[in-house]
Amino acid sequence: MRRNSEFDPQDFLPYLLNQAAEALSLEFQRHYRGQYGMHRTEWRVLFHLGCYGEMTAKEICDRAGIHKTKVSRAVAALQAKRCLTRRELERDRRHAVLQLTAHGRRVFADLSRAAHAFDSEVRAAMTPDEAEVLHRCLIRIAGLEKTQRSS
Amino acid sequence: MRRNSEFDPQDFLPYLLNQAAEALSLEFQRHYRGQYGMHRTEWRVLFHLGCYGEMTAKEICDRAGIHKTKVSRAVAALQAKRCLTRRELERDRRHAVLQLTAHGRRVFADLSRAAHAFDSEVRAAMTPDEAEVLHRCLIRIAGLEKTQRSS
DNA sequence: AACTATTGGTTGTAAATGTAACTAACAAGC
DNA sequence: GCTTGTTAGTTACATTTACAACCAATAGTT
Repeated sequence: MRRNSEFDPQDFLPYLLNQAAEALSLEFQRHYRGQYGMHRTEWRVLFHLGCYGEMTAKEICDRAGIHKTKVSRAVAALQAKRCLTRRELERDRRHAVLQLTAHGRRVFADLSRAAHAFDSEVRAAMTPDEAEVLHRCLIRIAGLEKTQRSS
Repeated sequence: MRRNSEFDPQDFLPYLLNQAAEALSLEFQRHYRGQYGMHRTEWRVLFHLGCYGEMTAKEICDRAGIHKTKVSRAVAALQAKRCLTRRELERDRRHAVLQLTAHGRRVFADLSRAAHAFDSEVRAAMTPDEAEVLHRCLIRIAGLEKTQRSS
């Protein structure tokens, strides 16, 4: 099979990044999916609530960069799984603060442990220096820092 | 908002990687989507054919790690857009070799140029050293190298 | 040749997602 | 108070996707 072109897909960052992200996501999926029947967005919402404490759906959207319809459905699913409860604010009944139930916290603790282990396993494939550079670059690319790119 | 937990989502590699990949993919999408009405898988298939020359659907699946149903539909879509043709092999009529049409090659050339420019723009946000480390780590994580991780 | 297994590829269907339209609560101007 | 605008969140619908079943061609076995 001959090469045809000026550049290899593997040198194209969006492509490579996507491959790497898919590989990790698929592998970690079996934890939250296999044991708790969650999908990605549910896990992410749970994760945020677990890490940062109670917050409103809007805050999760902004913080995680997930669209509000996805969050809405994930919240409904987590509620059905008895992982979280919603508490309406008296001062503004549009908002509902989401908080994990005892069960939700247990699930989070379990998955969080698995996530930690998984993270370490991945990091073991690189030197501390590499891990540091990788982290810095990804934060920059994801636009999670202050000095954002132009477009 | 208080922190609750041992670790921050942004320190969890699958999460961070996903954020970064999403950010780039979404941004580059407007090229193939806006101008040519393609979606991600179509663009990827076109990209592979453009970079590596004609090959069978199976090869694209293996090489790109995309499921065969997705490739099958992407190929059908690209065919409808007159970007590629299929040629059945006489020696084994299960296989069909896919090749870009003249039109397909023009589209590829255009998008390839855009991809290159986009890639440079992203790389401009880091030093050459960082880019090199990033590339190496991603290849490793994506499992695209020979010395694969265990699981 | 006949029987089974495997492989490349497609299709049917149910679940997931994106987009836009919508509801309900609040806020601001008049 | 009433009208207009905005915001948090949900719902409806159309598009994508995943998963499994499927088909047709070939390979292997007897």
